This record gives sequence, structure tokens and C-alpha cells, in this order.
Amino acid sequence: MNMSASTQLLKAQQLRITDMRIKVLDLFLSHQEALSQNDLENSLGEADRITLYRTLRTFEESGLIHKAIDGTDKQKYALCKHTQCKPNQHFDHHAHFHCDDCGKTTCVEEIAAPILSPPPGFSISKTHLVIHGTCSNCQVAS
Amino acid sequence: MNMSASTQLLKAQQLRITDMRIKVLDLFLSHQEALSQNDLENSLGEADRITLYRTLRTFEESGLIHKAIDGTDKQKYALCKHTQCKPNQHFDHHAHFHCDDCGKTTCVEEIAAPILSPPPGFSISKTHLVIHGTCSNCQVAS
DNA sequence: TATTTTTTGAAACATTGTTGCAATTAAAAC
DNA sequence: GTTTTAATTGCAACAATGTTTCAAAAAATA
Repeated sequence: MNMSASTQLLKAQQLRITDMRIKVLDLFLSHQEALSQNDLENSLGEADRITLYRTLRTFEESGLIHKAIDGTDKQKYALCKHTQCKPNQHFDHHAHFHCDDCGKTTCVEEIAAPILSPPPGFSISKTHLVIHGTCSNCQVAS
Repeated sequence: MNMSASTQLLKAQQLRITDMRIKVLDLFLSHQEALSQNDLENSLGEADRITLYRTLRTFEESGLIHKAIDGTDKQKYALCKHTQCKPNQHFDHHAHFHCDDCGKTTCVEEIAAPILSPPPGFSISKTHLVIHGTCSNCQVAS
């Protein structure tokens, strides 16, 4: 029996294999851009909103996905490079690009968030770099 | 008759002087950190939620305040250096610091968001730099 | 002070975040 | 392949936030 990619990922994180988790993970695997809870709900049909919410939290805690901060008021998530991220310990230092046109947010692995020296008295745990602009898709369209 | 700082600011932006606007602007003037709609509601007492919401939108459009992106799902706003920002044209390039401990978000004028060259096909309108960590206040406390 | 234009406040509704709990299901044990 | 055990789900319920419409109230102007 060959396991799907999503099943394998779940196994590797020692998470129970459930329908919702497979469906959600499949969606992340098949999408380039970061997905919001709403995006996922739309794709999933009539899945339970609360279960989805908890699934996302579980995935984030296990290091499967990370928040893609893009300056909007909607939380979006993207797949982690799962080889690096561990439970409660993320290693996603790349920038996120948010298109003002289509609203999609994507990871930009090529650009890293800068490493800063904290001002006196402060300590820094993580820096995020958010880029706003127009993506190549929308650039062409206009 | 001497005009208050908030009245002057409103006048300069050609906004009508109303109670709500003065109160909200006074709050921004007297706080270091960025304020969320909820923060403001708490300080304002029983002000109308919808009016506050619209006041913030108006202020942002006129260039009085800007969104302080901090990676949380709550929108927060901070005063602009009003000499630079104009309606629909912001010049706030500084980083924002978010304290994981107390949750406060502050502008870090000393640190600027990096200027990046866009990947082929993309265009960049603005970059945001968000710093997470512990502020000097909370550092001492722990 | 009267007129005009903007702003406010209420009602109403959608979306999102969040918890508690009983029913269900997955994994482990037998 | 059942049974047991432990985690997950789905529902109810609630709080916070975002957003529009429209008549009433207030601010600026004449």
C-alpha cells in the first residue's frame, strides 16, 4: 500500500490520520500561495469550521505550516519546508509577498528577513519581512 | 483661542473637527504604542463602535495614522510623522516591534525596512519589517 | 441664522476566533 | 478482528471585528 504525501507528512509528525487533516494538507500541497481559513473552507465544501480551525492550529504547532504574515487582517498559512521545522520551533525566515491586486500571498524563499541586533534592553525572537506590490500574474493582466 | 494639537492636525488635513476625532487623536498623541480598535474602545468609554471604525479609516486615508503590521490578527494603528505622510500616500518605512509578552506594538524609527529589487515580473510598492521579541519593559519584569 | 454637506449612531448582517462537552473515530492492545 | 483507550470531531454558544445602509444630528459655509 502506497501512502499519499499527506499521510506520510502526518505520520512523520505523529499526528493521527483523519479525513480533515488529509484534505487540508492536500490543499496546501497543491497550492503555491498561502491559504486563509476562508480559502480552505471554500475548497473543502461543507467541512466543519471549528474542526478546520483546530486542524490549522495543530498543524502550526507541529511545524507543518506557518503563518504567512502579510499585513492583512486575515491569518494565512503556508506549508513549511518540513525538513527544518519542528513542533513549536519554526525555521521559516523567508519573506512573504502580498499582491495588492489579487490579494494572494506567497512565500519568497530567495529573500530572507534581515538579522538585526536588538536595541539595548530588547531581545529579538524573530523578524518578518512583508513585501507588498503586484505579482507577475497581475502585472501581465493589467 | 489656542487650538489643541489634535485640532490643529485635523485642520491641517482639512477634516471636520468632531468630538470623536479629537478624542481618538488625543489618544494616539498620548500613547507610544500602536493602538487597536479595541484599545481605543476601552479608553473611550461608551463611544460608538462604528463611528470609531470609520474614524480610523478616515485617519488612515488622510495620512494621519498608519497600520502597524505586527503579525497578529488585530489591526493596530500608530500616528504618522505627519509632516511626511499625505492622503493615500504614506512614508512610514520604519520597522514595527511586537512584544510577545505584553502584546504591545511600537514603531522603531531607527530601523528601516530594506529596499529590495523586485524579482522579474513583480513590482514592489512597500516593504514591512516586523520584529518579534521582548521589549525592555517586559525584559526587566521577568 | 439659514443652508449645505459631512458625520454620526442605530440596525443589521457576515466573518473570524474561541471554548466546553458529548459523540465519534483512530490507534493500540488483546 | 474485536475491544479498549485516547484523541478528534461536530455542535452549541459566545465574543470580537468588519462592513453597509439610512435617517438624524452636527459642522462648516454663506
